[in-house]
Amino acid sequence: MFLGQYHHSIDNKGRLTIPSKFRESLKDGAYLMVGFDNNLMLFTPSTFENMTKQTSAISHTNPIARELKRQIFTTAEYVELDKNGRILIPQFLRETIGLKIEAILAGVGNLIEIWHPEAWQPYKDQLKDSESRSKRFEGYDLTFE
Amino acid sequence: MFLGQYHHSIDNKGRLTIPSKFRESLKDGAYLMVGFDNNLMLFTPSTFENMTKQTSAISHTNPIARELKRQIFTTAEYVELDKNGRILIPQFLRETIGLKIEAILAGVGNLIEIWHPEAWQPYKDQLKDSESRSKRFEGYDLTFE
DNA sequence: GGTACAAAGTGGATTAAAGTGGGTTGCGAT
DNA sequence: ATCGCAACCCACTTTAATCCACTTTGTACC
Repeated sequence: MFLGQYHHSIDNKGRLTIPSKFRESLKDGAYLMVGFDNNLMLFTPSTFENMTKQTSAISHTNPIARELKRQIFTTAEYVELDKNGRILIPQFLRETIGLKIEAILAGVGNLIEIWHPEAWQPYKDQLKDSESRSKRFEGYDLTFE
Repeated sequence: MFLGQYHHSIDNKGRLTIPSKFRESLKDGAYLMVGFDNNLMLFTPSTFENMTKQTSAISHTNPIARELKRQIFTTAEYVELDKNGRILIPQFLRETIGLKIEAILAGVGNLIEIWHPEAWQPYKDQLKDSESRSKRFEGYDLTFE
């Protein structure tokens, strides 16, 4: 399970160090994909393959299915960690969310999110605003057994 | 699995470099045919054969089925990679989708799509507009197990 | 508390591979 | 016979992968 948030730098080749606590889970590589909030998502191979299995099975004669497949597969990439625990983020993915010299790595349970620091800032601010937190999630069921 | 998107050039002989990450899967050649959205589709031999098997099984008494069969079989071509990982796109296929000096190669799971850059542009634009991307997926159940 | 050690995070140099362009030859078609 | 196209060969440029080295931070141990 991926937990916590990290602020790391990106070098001029586009390499990003993965926090050492995340590395064991990604030793067989990882899948990078464009997220839904101007961020990237990083998955373990098995999580990604579970997600795409259903998608691949849909008929290609269905226009909506074609769109969906493109949105998922063409925005994804397989990456591996180098000897120092870094991944190379392909240029088109960096450009998509405007990543330059630094990034936020956020552990979100079974995925890792990669953010531009400026785009992440609102979430950090929200944390300090306990009033917004107290009401925002009212609609979701969360029980502690 | 084919992932990601690439912008490659087409030389004046009609040759297109296949991204190196795709080459291993196509070392026994590939099948090229006209797609459903003003693009071309490129398949591994086994994927193509699976598809044609299904197609052949459809009754020939249905007019739409006959059209589908014609589109698939009459526009398909077998191609092989040269020593530098390029395929020669037959002229009539280039003309069909207006390919000239550059093309987008898009990995869509078990097939590769080849697009005219202008026709692909809407997909790139959508990608940077996270609001539209977020909405597009809202109705679709995507859980990460 | 201070020192030694290990590991995490970062940067850069070197080497290999990817992507591109063109020339020459051989075959088939007209 | 000749024209055109495809196959093969080779050469160049740019980019990515590999390897190595440094700095900083945390940890363990005296």
